[in-house]
This record gives sequence, structure tokens and C-alpha cells, in this order.
Amino acid sequence: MARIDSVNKVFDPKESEPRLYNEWKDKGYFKPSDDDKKETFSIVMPPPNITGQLHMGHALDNTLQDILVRYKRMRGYATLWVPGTDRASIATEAKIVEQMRSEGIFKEDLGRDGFLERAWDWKKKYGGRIVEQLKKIGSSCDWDHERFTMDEGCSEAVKEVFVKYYNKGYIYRGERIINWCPHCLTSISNAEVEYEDQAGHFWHLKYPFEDGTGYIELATTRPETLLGDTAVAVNPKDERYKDVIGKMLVLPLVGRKIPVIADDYVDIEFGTGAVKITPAHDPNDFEVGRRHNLEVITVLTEDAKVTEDYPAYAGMDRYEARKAIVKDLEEGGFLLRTEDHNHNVGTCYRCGTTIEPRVSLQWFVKMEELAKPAIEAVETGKTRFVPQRFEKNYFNWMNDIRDWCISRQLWWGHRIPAFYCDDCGEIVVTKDESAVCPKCGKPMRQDPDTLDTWFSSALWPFSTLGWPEKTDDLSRFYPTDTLVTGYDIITFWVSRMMVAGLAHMDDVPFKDVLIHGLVRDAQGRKMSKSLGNGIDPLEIIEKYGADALRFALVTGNAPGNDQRFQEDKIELGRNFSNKVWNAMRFVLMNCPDDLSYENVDPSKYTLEDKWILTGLNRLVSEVTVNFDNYDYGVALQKIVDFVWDSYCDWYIEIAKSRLFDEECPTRLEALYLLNNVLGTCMQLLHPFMPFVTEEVYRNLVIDSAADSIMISDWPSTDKIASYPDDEKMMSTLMAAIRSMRNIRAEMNVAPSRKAHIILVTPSDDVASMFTNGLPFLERLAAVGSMDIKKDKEGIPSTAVAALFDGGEIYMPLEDLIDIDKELERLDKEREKLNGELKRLEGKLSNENFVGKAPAQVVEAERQKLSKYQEMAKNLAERIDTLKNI
RNA sequence: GGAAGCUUAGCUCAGCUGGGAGAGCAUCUGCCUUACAAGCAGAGGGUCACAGGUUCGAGCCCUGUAGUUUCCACCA
Repeated sequence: MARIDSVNKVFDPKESEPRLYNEWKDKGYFKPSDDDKKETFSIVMPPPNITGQLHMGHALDNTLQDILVRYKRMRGYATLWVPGTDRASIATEAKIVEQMRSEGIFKEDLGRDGFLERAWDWKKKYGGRIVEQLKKIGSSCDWDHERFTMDEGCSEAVKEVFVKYYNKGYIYRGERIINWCPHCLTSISNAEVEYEDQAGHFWHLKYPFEDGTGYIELATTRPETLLGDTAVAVNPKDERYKDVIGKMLVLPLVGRKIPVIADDYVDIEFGTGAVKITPAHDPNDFEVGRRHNLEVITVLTEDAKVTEDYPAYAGMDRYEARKAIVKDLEEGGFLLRTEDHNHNVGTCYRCGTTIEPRVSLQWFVKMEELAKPAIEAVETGKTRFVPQRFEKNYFNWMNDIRDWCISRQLWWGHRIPAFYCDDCGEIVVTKDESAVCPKCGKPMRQDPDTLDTWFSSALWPFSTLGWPEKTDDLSRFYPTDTLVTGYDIITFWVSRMMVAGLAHMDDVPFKDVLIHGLVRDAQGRKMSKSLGNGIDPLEIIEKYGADALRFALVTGNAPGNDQRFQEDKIELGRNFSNKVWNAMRFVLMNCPDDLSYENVDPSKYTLEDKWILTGLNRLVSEVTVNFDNYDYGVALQKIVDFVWDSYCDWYIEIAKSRLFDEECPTRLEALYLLNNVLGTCMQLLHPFMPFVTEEVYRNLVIDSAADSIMISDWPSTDKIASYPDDEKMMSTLMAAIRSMRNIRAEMNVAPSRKAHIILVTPSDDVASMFTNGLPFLERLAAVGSMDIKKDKEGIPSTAVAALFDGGEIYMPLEDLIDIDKELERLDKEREKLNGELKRLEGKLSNENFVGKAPAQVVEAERQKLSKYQEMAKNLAERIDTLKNI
């Protein structure tokens, strides 16, 4: 019995998980096989930010990827999972600036190079942290392939792409109105603006005509931008204003003369039908201004303060200025009234500051044409979203795509490879950093700006594989197979990878996009720092283990749906792993040291053996389909049900009588199946719970086991025999047992009280099944002894009846039976049965059903009907007998 | 303003191509049965949001309604 001595009474994740992880890594199991004959399977990890801590979103994302990768590896693919981290320019730069501020240092004090030095120190310090955290949840990625979006290779790819796009005319530089974050002091793209409804006001103002003939009334939500107004627009079809188009107004407080112009943009129905136009601070107004050649007057500085040009308000921030200007308008008699108004305000997705539209010179990618092949690839199914509904999300964005502002006024990032000659104004875009002006030969100045983080992220599926070099990795692993990510970054990232992949690799970056939802808190709120409702995955791992966390993240969740994170789910995961552990312990306790399977004889398999094998066969087949369809929640549920219910609660319990009898002729077969069925279940479970399954797999005595479950072959139904008829018999026996248990529980008969039962059945098969099962019936249904009869003559009236679909069982319970109570119980049973009978009879007497439904379905219903009829007959007879006492 | 999702047991959620409503937790009853009380056995609990339609048959497909969440959209 030494086998059991070496295993702990409980599974200890804290000890086991790091040990196993390191062993797997050291043995090279995470690396793809070099075998060229093997089909490849590759995925790239959505790179977490180096500023970050692992949060539940990462935990879910990486758990799903790990499940996928471990499954494919066991299926025999040469599997590569590329990990890495992202520089996250805005977020990282902001954090570093903040850190510096606490030391009293400013960016300018250090200069660009000094700042970057600090940034790299940051990366060294924190980039490693998140990697360590990813390892804790068991991510089986190939760390030799680890990349960082700003490492040399990725940077080379960025330059290559920029130059290529520029030469083809897809990248241009121009003065446009862009979204500006006054806190981060940089431009951001449309996708990086988050809109939120804010309570605000409508200020109704009057702008008097220059000639003193009255005024135009208009409303604004942003009175402070009045300083930059250069016109008032009305709709050309608006009868009310027909005569004033072209007339001049005097801008209140400023005194500037501005024209009334006509433009279709104005909605006649809305408000007064007149709109003040501020080209420098509103994207629509900017367009109107372009059409009418209006002057663009910037009135706010980069940090959103009024410029020196307006001394009365100079230096005030936009909200102070708003107050002051409203007050002055009121005092000047220009304010007609104020009303409450909710409006959509754009905010920076990184810091939440309200965006200020701002005119400036930036670099853009022309997206429309580039988007076309990316749209087509999804339309034709070359790339497929799972679940499919997210394709709409993608199409929505892609079909309405705008030019992408890619330049950022930051230092941390890929510097734009554009060079300017201050002498002659020449612009050169090149990978060569020591460019000289091709016109005048003078040294050139590189653009100080850096590129949007997502510009480099878009290249991730091929830059990580070595592009632009023609590497083996690239030819072997591109395109990747599946991208696993959240629906929240379909626009930011998925769409741009599609574009980049098709533009530079001439092929889609991935075949499937598996989309998952958000992990919310127990009340269904988004987890966020400001709410303080985040749950730290590392604390959960510390307390319950990584397997339990992974279990909780996958169980009971359908693809693409958000989920609430609740502690009892983790407990369930922990409990299940405990269950598995104890099942293993039980098996090992009964395994002799010299256990050998040499003499195992399948022809000696008993009914329950054939039943468990048949169930296992179906489990393997169904779960494999579920895995291929990314239905992990369903797969896990099936595995749990099989292990807990079929294997533990039935098979082990039944097997006990064989194990405890040293002389039992089928003891070896029981041991063989106990070990190997559980072993196969561990393989199916391994992608979900890698650690506990590895421990159990190694401890069990498994036929031709691999060194590690990680590299074992995925179970195949070919190797698992199936016995459908025996399975049916077994379920009849189980129904009988349940029926007996039910009666005992209802009648409060203690299990210590072994019953004598009389089985009445017309079937010889059922009779012999009970005879063979007598040893375990004692354990499962507290049967002490048994008589078998073909009819119910001589059944004592003091017996209670347990019905099942193979006959009846009578339990004489002399001192316990209360005839009225028993009649009541049987009556309830009869009612239930009658309901079923009515339904079936109705269905089968319906000609349409019999005529149109598939023959199989009709036949199954017929069989059910005759079974129930038989049961109803027996029941009625029993009720009669009792009544006649 | 457009689009998508959700609405199933007290709670949190599954339910594959339409064929007798499920799980976990919670509740109630009985068990420390020599793997496991992080457990075992049993019980109660649902007009599958509502209204139509298609079908022999609808939780599932179609239409509409209500509530709710999210994404997209320049409405001053």
C-alpha cells in the first residue's frame, strides 16, 4: 500500500503549481515541436501593457488561450503561443511623468534621451512583473519567443511599414482638426475617444447685427468657444433667415465682425436654426469653415487655457473661462436664457479628461482603401468571428472608417521616420536615421512625434515572427490560427491587424477570432480602479490555486457573453479539484505496488464496466466537438458531470465491493478501469485545470502513460469500447436504485437498516442483473437480501413498492408502513405517471405527428408509452391491493 | 438616431443543427457509509419577459411590444 503513502491528503496548489510550471518550462514542453511533418498551430498573445498588473480580463483571456493551446498540443500540432508585452505609450508615459513629478522633475528637465532612459528602466522593472503573473495562471507560452512592441525587431517592422505606406500614398501629413487630450498633451485617434453623457446647459445667446437691426438668437453648450467664432451659419432653405445671409454680426464680448453664412449642415428644426461657427474648436465647424474659407482662430492653448490674445480671460482654463464669459454675457445683456441639457462629451480613454478638438499638423493613415480587403476577408469567411455576431461590430467600424491620426506628441514610442530639412523644407521618409537632405545636402531633423501604440500593435501577428526578415517562423506560423481577445478592442486592434496583415503579408493575420466578454463584479458592474471593485486574480490564486480560478472563469459561460465573478464559483472549482484528488487517493489506496495490467481481460468486464466505458466514449467524442467549436463552458460542464456523478458517485461506489474482496475474479479489471478512466478524464480536463490533472495523471497507474499529461495524446474514441445495450440495462438498474433510495428517504429508514427486497420482473435479464449486482446493492440501496419473482403473488401487504422501468421492487417494512400514507404516496406517483401517459397518448394519436415526425422519434415515443403503461398497470394493481386490506 | 445582446428555479447562469425544462449556490430532510462534510443520499421550487406567427411539435425559428445592457453616430 505504499503508493498512497507518497501522496498528500489534500492537493496543495501553492506547492505544486510553481514546481510543475518550472518543470514543464525546463523540459521545453511549451515550445513547438521541430517536426516538420506535424501540422502547426499558432496564436499570438494580446500583449498586456507594461504598466499593468494582471487583472481578471487578462486572466480570462490567457486562460482561454491556454485551454486552446494545450488542447491543440495534445492533438498533435506543433503549437506555438507567442507571448509579449506592449509599450502602451500614453499610459506608460503618463505614469512615468507622474512618478517624476513626485520627485519634482519635469520631462523637459531630463530631455528626450534622459526621459527615454527612465522609460526603459521602467520597462525593465515592470515589464517583467506582468510576465511573472502570466506564468502564475499557467500560461503555456513559448517564452523564448517573448517579444516587446518596442524591441528591435518590432521597431524595424514599424519603420518598414511606415515607409511602405508613405511611398504608396497611404500615409500623409496634414493640418486637420483632431482630438486633443489637454491632460496627456497629445493628439489621439477617433477610436481612443470615449463618449459619455454629461449634464450640461444650453446657453441661449443673442448676436446683434452690425447695423443695429436686431439680432440672431442661437444656443451653445460651450460659450467659451465664442472667442473663436468666425461666423454664424443658417440653413440656406430656412425662410426665417433668407434675408440676413451675408449680413455681418458683432461677436459679443470680442467685437469681431462675423458673417451670417448659409450651409446645409444646419438643421432647420433644431433650436433656433442658427449655429455659431468655431472652426478651431469643433470638428463640424471646422468643415463648415473649410467650405466657406473662414478664418481658424485658436483660442485655447495645449492645456486648454485661454490664449494671451484675450486678456480678459487669458490663462483661465476652459471651465473657468466658461463661467466668466457667461457672467459677462449676462451682464452685457447677451444671455437670453439658460436651460439644462445633457450632451455627449468626448473623453480620453486613458485619463478621462474631456477632449478638446484642436487644429494641428499631424500624420494620418488613409484607411478607406486599405480597409476594403479586410472587409472582404471577413465577408468571404477567410477570417471568422466566434461568435459570429461580432462580425457586425467589425463591419460597422470598417465600413464607416475615417482616416487614422497616428502621430502622438509623446516621447515614449516609435519615433516617426520622417525627416525635415529646415533649410529648404524638404521632407524625407526613410528608415535611415542619419538622413541628409537630397536637395541641399544639409543634415535633417527627425519628426519629434511618436506613433500611436496601436500602429505597432497592428503588426503583432507578423512582427513577432521576425518580419520584415523572411524567417522560418514566419513561413511556418503565419497566418496564425486563432486570436483570442475581448470585444472591447475589436475596433482598436483586431480591425487594424486585419488591415496590416493583408497589406504587408498579403494574407489574413488569423483564421478565427474568438471573442470573449468582460469579467464584471458580483453586482454586474465593470471592474474598475475608480470603483475599487476589482478582484485581484493573484489573490485568488494565492487562496484557491490557479486551477480553481481557471475553472471559475470558464464554467457556465457562453462565448462572447459577459460574466459576473462570484466567489462561490471559485469554491466550486476548488471543491472539484479536491474531489478529483480524493478519487485518485481512493484508487491508489487499493492499488497493489506490483500492479500490472498484463492479465487484464476485457471479456471479463462487468455491466458497470461496460457502462462507464460507454459513457467515457461519448464524453470524449462530445467534448472533442465542443473544443473544436470553442464551447469550453459546455465541455467543462460535461467533464465535471461525468467525473463527479458517473465516475465518483456511481462507478467508484459500485467498484468498492469488488476491490474490498481480494478474491474477486474481476478485481484487476476494476483496478484497470478505475485508473485509466480517471486518467482519460484528467486528459480531457487538463486544458482547464493543468496542475491538478498533471499530479493525478502521474500518480495513477495508467496504461502506456506519457511522461507528462501535457504531452500525452488527446483521448480517441477508437480506443474506448462502447456497449450501448449494457448502458441501457445499467440505467434501468440505476433507476431502480434511485427509486429505492427515494422511498427510504421519504420513509426515514436509516441506511443501517438493511432491507429485504422482492423483485418482481418479467425479464430474465433484469433478474440476473440484480443477482449479479447484489454485492453492491447493499452499499448503494441498503439491500440486505433479495427474492426474485415473475409475478406478485404473495407480496406482503406491509411492503412498499418502488417502481422502475424494468419491474417493481417490494420492500416489506412491517413496523413502518402506514397504509394511508403509502396510498397517498402511490397516488402522487400515479398522478405523475398519468400526466406523462396523457401527453404521450395525445401525441401518438395525432395523425400529423405520426405521419410527419421522423420515424425514430415516433418509435421512441411508442416505447416510452408502453413502458409507462406497464408501470401504470402495476401501480394500479398495488393501489387496489392496499385498498382491499 | 442606427446596431447588437440579454430577459429560463429565490440568486448566478448553461441549454449544440427545433423532439420529454438543466447545473451550481441558497432552502428543506436524513446521513461523520473505512476517497472526499470542500462530502453522500433525497426533496421542494420554473405559463423559459409578453403578444402573435411558422411547424405534427417552439426555451430554441419569424414578426411585434416592454424592460435592461452595450457598441456605433458631429446634431449646435
